[in-house]
Amino acid sequence: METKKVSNNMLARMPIYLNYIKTLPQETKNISATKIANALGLGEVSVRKDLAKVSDGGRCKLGYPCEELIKDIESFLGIQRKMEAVVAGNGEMLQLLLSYDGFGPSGLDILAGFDANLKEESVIGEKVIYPMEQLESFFENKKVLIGIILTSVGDAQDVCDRMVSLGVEGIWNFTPIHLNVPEHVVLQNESFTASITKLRMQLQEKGEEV
Amino acid sequence: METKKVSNNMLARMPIYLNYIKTLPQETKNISATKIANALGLGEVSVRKDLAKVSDGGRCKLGYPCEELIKDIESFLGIQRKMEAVVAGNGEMLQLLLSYDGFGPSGLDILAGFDANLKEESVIGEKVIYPMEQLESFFENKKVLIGIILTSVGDAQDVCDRMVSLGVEGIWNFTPIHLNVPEHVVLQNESFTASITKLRMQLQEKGEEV
DNA sequence: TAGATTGTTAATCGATTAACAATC
DNA sequence: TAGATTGTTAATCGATTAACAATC
Repeated sequence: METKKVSNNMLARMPIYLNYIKTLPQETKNISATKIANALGLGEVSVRKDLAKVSDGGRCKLGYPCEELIKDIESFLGIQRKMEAVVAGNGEMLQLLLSYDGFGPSGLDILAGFDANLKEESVIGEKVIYPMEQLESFFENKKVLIGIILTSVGDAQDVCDRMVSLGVEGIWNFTPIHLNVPEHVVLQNESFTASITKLRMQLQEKGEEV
Repeated sequence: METKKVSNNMLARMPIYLNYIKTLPQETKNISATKIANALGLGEVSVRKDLAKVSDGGRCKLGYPCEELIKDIESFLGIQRKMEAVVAGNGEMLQLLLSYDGFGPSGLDILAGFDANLKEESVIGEKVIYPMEQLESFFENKKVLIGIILTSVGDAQDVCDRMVSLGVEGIWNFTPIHLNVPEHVVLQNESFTASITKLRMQLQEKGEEV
């Protein structure tokens, strides 16, 4: 399957499809875009286009074979190919991504956490959190593809710079500031504030006092 | 300031502006859209339009008075008006939002956490996590506007239903499944998988093996 | 054949970008 | 006046939606 340009919205819909199809009863062999759209309250055409982009298993009258569709979506999401990552953050925040795997397969393989407030190693579940000073030594014998920034606003750029100079190819930024990264590094920003604001605005629209 | 239609991207940019302006040296009294755009690597026109939507303090030749702009953005984001919320989740996941305030003012006032795996109350920082059974009794004497779903995929719809019937007006969903909510309830989905996939795709585009 | 479904092509909608007029 | 900046109006771009042709 070729990599074509896809919208953020489509990316967000994909895992929803995947989870929905997985919850279908075993005896369901095929599923159509129409049925998925109705079940999930989405536009029929959107769903059909999305599926067409990731799978060519669609048959007239039948829809898509569930098994094949699951495989195709998973392959599109690339969750088989692990991406090594480390998280830098403060205290409890760290544990978010250290335990994210519980949600479902994301393809992210979080190797360790780093905490500036920590003086000695600590273990959360199966993951180790190191003091931030050990960031450099940790990278010495490992390839780490992605750095996740969960630090305070003040520490974010510094930690980002260190990770970049240690060779990460991508930065996943959870802080609400702009990070400067070199051209060759991919930056993905996550904005909780934007989500909360969106929620608030929709509440206001329906006349809620917020 | 009237509430106009705004894009998700604009919502995501707002907190970035806010944090940037706050880091300016004290003696900077005015800031222009041009300067912000250059500093943050954004399009000049986008920034100007964004600012025009939230503030009318713009002056030709000068730009915006920093203090006023900060106030206007904060007012747009609504961070003074707290929205009461509870989080339902499993184990460590919960702590994400229980400690989110450290990131910056979000306007979200998280009253408590609820964990299905917990048998008795536990305290994280200043927040209490209760066993999930106590959800109903907790709502008895409190108005809770927003329910945050950080549960496992399997528990999500059930917890969502309970929160809705207890009267929340909005659901902030971190699980990768479609939640059914009544028309009058606002649903905001957060998709980590989509973000990770986007990151992965951009890495692939630049020829990274992922 | 009729009906359900796919996939494609055209139309609509909305957001971003570009061009420009207005102002201090 | 010239220049920096704002704000507005028009053009472009991309995504979603609608309409339709193709297939089993």
